[in-house]
Formats: sequence, structure tokens, C-alpha cells
Amino acid sequence: MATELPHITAAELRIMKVLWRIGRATVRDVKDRLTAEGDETPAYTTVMTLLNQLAAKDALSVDRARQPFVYSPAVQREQVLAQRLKQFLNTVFDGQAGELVLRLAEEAELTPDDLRRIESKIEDREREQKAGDQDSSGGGAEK
Amino acid sequence: MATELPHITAAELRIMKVLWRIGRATVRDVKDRLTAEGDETPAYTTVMTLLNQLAAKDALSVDRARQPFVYSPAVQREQVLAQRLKQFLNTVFDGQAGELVLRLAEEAELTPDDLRRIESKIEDREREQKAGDQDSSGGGAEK
DNA sequence: GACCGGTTACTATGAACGTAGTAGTCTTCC
DNA sequence: GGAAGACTACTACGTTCATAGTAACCGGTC
Repeated sequence: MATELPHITAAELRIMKVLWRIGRATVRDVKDRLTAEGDETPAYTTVMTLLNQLAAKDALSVDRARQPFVYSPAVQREQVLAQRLKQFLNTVFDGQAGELVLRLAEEAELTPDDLRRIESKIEDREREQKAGDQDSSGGGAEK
Repeated sequence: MATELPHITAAELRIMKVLWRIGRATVRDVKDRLTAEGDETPAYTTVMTLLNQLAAKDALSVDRARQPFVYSPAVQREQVLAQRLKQFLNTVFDGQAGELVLRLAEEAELTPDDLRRIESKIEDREREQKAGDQDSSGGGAEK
């Protein structure tokens, strides 16, 4: 599953996010999107450089048939975010996911709604694990 | 309140983590610790440079009275991690904490035990919020 | 058929980072 | 009090990043 993902820098990630959102785009499309979002106003050539860097590392594919080249994502958002998350978890929280999430909960970054979704996800996982793996450790409720 | 934290780079963070763990240390202490952990074997001078950089930005304080200078943390682990987390959340997950955690849950990084702790933390928060704030029902999240 | 605006290719610059060396200073021990 | 060794201060170097400029190109317009 873990295809060797290229390293994507912060500025490149901003570009990727736009591409993931709108699918396929020209340099101008991306630049306009970034400008519209107000976050920053990079020069046209800066956007192009980033797009080309991403294409060079196979994070994007380029259709050079059309004159304004059309760029589209060649790596999945899911994979990139997962990789990023894992790396962050390891370097900053030493792999302690619990501590990370607890902190989010404390900082009120998690809405009760998020919580509910997470709970159910975990329950699913717990159930699957119980089914596959026969290790019942201490007072568990059989279902 | 949130004192303006200095920016701590990746290499510097490794140093900080050692200091947070052992409290106060000399250059040699830190270097030995890093080497012992096997992760890397930085040169003595590299460790010193990093320690001084951290001291220069007031992330560490230095006791120059003793001859082998003694360094100790001047910023709290909690604050630094929180800052890091918030920044990561914003740049990578656009502030969507729920998505982040969901992903951790999927990747099986969260143990059921973590979950339990998180649940109770959230319940606490929910209760407090309900007591103080009497509204806020968000719109639905549609696919 | 020459020009013009948008586009692409190539190159550049400055900052930050990680790593480490060298030289000089201080301690300590005979 | 002088040598050996540990320690600190200062400086350096190669890399990656973010940002952008310049020049060359291409396709349509008058």
C-alpha cells in the first residue's frame, strides 16, 4: 500500500491541495485559486516552478498536448496526508497518538460530533480486531 | 498566556526532548543521551551548536557559573508541542481536527485505551460547555 | 507576416538548516 | 607552573527551500 511517496514541501503542499480540490488545472487556474483564497499572492512563475517541481517528482502528471499545460494530481491526498501525519506523530509525539489526540481534545479542537465519529470508527476497529484476533484481555464484553 | 514561542527546528527539537526528559544537562550529557538512544551520532560540536542556538532564542537557559555549562529548558514541553500540533493541524489538515484523528483511528495508531481516555476528556468538556454555553448546533456534514 | 499577450524553460538569489571543524581558553593533575 | 585534555566561541560549508526574474516560444490578429 505504501508506495514510495515523494517528499512534498510546505509550499508544494499548498499547491497539491488546490489540485486535489479542483482536479485538473493550468498554472493560471492554480494561481487564481490561491489568490482568491487570499492566503497569499504568489507570482505566476512561482506557481509554475512549484508545479514543475511536483511534476518532476511524479506527484503531478502533466498534459502537454494542450497549450496551457494541464496539471493533475498523481498521488492521492489520502496517502500524502497519512504519510505527513505519521511522520509528525513520530518526530513530535514519539509515536504516542494518544497524547496527540488528548491534546487536541483539551484544546477544544475536537467537536463532540467529531468525537462521535471517532468513537464509532474505533468501535468498528475493536470489533474487527476481536473477531480476527482471539486475545481477550481482561473484562471485555462479549458481543 | 501564550508567550511568543521561538521557532524550534527539527534538529533542535530532538535536543529539547532530551532536556525535557533529564531536566538539566551539559553538552556531553545530551550528546551521550542521543548516542545511547542510537538514533543518531551527532558530533559533540553539533550538539553544542544546537544548544547554543536554542539558548540564543531563549528556549533554554544556561548556567555559565559551572564550568561545563549546564543547560535547562526555558520553555515548556506542553507549549511547544501544542504549538507544533496547531501548526500542523492548520497547514496539513486545514484545521480539521476530526479528520486528523479519524485517520489516526483508521491507521490503528490509537489503542482502545487511548480512546477511553479521550472519551472521558471529551465528556468533561461537553459537560462544561453545556453548562456555560446553551446553544451551537452546527449544520450537517454532507458527503 | 509581424506583433502581442500568454505560456514555458531556464536560471538566480537569499534565507534557513544541519552539520561540523578550528582555534583559543579554562581545569586539573602531577 | 606546565602539559594534557575538556570545553567554548566563532566560523564555514553544502543543501534544501521559497520565491521570482528573464528570455525564448507559440498561436492568434490585423
